[in-house]
Amino acid sequence: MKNKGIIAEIQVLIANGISNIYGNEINPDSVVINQTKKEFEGDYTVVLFPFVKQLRTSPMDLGDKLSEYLKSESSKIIGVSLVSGFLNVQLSDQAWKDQLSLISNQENYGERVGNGKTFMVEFSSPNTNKPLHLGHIRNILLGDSCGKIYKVMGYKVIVTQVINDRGIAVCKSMYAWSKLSDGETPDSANLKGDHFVGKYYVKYNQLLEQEYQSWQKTDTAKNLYKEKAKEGQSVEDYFKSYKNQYFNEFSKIGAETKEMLLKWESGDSETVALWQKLNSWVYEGFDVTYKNLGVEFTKNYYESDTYKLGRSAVEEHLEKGLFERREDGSIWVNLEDIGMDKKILLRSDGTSLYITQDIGTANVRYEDFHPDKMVYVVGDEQDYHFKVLFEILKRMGKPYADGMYHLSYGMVDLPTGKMKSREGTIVDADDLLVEVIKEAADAAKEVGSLDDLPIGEQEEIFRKIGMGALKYQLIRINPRKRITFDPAASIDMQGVTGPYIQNAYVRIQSILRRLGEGYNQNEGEYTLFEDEKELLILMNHYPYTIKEAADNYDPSIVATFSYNLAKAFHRFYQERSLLNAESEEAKNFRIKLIREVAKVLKLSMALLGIEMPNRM
RNA sequence: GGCUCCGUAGUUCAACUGGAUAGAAUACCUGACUACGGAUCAGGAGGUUGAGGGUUCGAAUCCUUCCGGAGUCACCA
Repeated sequence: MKNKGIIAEIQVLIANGISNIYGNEINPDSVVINQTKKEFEGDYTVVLFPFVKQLRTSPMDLGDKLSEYLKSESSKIIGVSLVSGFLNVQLSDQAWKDQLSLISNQENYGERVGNGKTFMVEFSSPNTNKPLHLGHIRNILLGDSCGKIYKVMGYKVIVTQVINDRGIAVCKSMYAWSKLSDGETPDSANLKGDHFVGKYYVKYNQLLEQEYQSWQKTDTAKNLYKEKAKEGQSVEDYFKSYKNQYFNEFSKIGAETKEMLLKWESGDSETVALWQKLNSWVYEGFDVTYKNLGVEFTKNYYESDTYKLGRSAVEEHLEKGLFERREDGSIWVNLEDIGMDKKILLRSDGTSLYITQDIGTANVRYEDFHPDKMVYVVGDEQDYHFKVLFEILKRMGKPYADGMYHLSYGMVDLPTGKMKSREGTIVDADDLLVEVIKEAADAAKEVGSLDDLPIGEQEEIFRKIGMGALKYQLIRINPRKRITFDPAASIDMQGVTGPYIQNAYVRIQSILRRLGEGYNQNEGEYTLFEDEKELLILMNHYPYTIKEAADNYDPSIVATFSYNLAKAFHRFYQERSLLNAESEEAKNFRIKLIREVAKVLKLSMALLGIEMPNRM
C-alpha cells in the first residue's frame, strides 16, 4: 500500500515521539489506536498504558509530552486531549478532506498491489449422489468470500473443490437407477439433474429399508437379537444400530452394490458408462446452483482421480522411519508425543483412506499451483482430522506445510435440531434460493417502488435483494459459531441485514441520478459535521478491516464493517440535506462524500459475494 | 472418560485480539420529515458477560477449577 493512511501516520508519530523524548525505540505497529468513543472529543485515541512501565513514567507525564510533540510535529493534528491515560487526537478538517480525495482517487480502494503469492481455497466439495443443501451454502459463501478477500489482499487466488464422485454412496444411486428407472432421465422427469439423481438415492434407501424390515422377521435375525442384544435393549433399538453391519453381511442389495463398486474400480466399461451418465446429470445441476450463488471454480479435483494418491508418499516416508508398519501390514503414524493418538494411513490390504488421499491431493495441488497458502473450508466436525493431516505433512517436511489452514465453521441447525436426511429435514439449496427471492419480491411489490420497471429488471432486483438477505444473514456470523436457521421464518430484511445495506446504496444512487451525470464540483471552504467525519473515519478503516478479515479468515468482519458504514450513512442522510443543502460548499462536499460511501459499500459487499441494486 | 470448540440484554449477534461507562439488531413502549426513497431515523426500557478463584494500572477476552451445550476420539468420509 502506497499510503498507509492516517492511523499508520499517528502510530509513526507516537513511536518517533517516544524515541525523541525518552530515547526508547517502539515498533509503530504496536501502538494501539482506537476510534475515540463518542463521549470524548477527538477522532482517534492512543492508549498510553502499554508504554508507562517501559519508560518508567506516569501516563499523565507521557501524555503531556506526547501532546506537545504531536501538535508541533503534525499540521494535521489540531487538538490533543488527555483523559486518564488515553490520548485523544483530533484531526483538522483539511486532513479529512485530503483523506476523502485519496479514497476517491482509488477506483478499487482497499485493494493492494499484487504480492506475487498464490492463495488456494477449497470449499463446497459435494458428493455426487444428492443435491446441495443449506449446509453447503454456508460453506460456499465462506470459501468464496475468503477467496475474494485474499484477492484484494494482492494474492493470486485459486478456487477449487474436491468432487466426491465415487464410492459406495455414488453406487447406491447408480444401483437404484439401473433397477428402477426404466430409462428415465432428468429431461423426461422434468427434474434438475442433481435432484433427479438424489431421487434415486432416496429410492435406494427405501429399497434397502424394505429388505431390512423383512429380514428382521427371519430366524437368523431373531437369533441374533437374542444372542447379541444388550440387557433391556429393544428390538427396534438393536436393529437400528445393526443396520450398517446388516448392509455389509446379509443384504443382497448391499452385496450387489458393493459388487458394482468393485466393477467400477476394475474399470468395467458398462459400470463406468453408467457412472459417467449419472454424474454428468449431477454436474449440470450443480452448475446451475453454483451460478445462482455466484461462485466459480478455477479448478476441480475429482476423487475418482485422486483416491489412490498418497500411497507412494506414505510408503516413501515409511522407509525413512517416519511411520511404522504393523504385523498385519497396515501403516500407522504415531502422534502421541504431541498429545494426539496413533492414526492409520494405509489399510492392511494396502488401500488408501481419506487421510491418505488428502496427503496425495495436497501434493498434487502444490505441484499444480505452488500455493503459499492452502485453505480448506470444512465443518468443525473434522477439526481433528485436519490437525492430524497438517501435522503429518509437517513431519514429512513438505515445503507448503506451514501455509495450510483449516477454515472450520459450525454446522447450520434447524430450530428442531440437526438436519437429517433420514428424517427428511434437509433444507435444499435450490428451494431456499427460490424462496428468499420470492420473499424479496413480495416485500418490494408491497412497497411498489419498482412498478414502473420492466418485469425483467424487477426480477433482477428481487434476486439481488433476496440473495443479499440470505447471504448476509449467513455470513455475518463468526464462522466458528453454529447457526440456527429457521426456513419457515421469513428472511430478515430490516436491521442488521443485506437489504439495509443495499438500501443505503440505493438512496445514494437515487440522489446521484437526480443530480445528473456531469456534476463534479470542488467543495471549497467547508466545516465538517461530526456525522460526516464519522463516515470518513469508517471508510478510512476499510483497508484495515480487509486485512483483519484476511488474517483471521473471517468474512464476518467485513460484514460488520458494511453494516456500520451503512448505519452511519442512514443517520447522516436523515440529518443533512444533500440536494437542498444549506450552501453550495456543503452540497459539493457531501456529494463527493456519498459517492465514496457508495463505492466502499459496494466494494465491501462484493467481498461477501453480495451485489448492489441501483433501485429497490 | 481424553482432547477441541461454544456459553454476552427475552432472542439473534458485536466488542478493533488486554483498553475508557460491554455495543447493535429484533421484539416491546414513545416519537420524527407534507419525503434527496419509511427496507429509514431519534429516544426509552432491557446485563453480576454461565459460576467461583487468579494474573495487572485495566479482563467478556489470558490462566485455573467447576456447571451447561456441541463435536471428535473407526482398517468411514
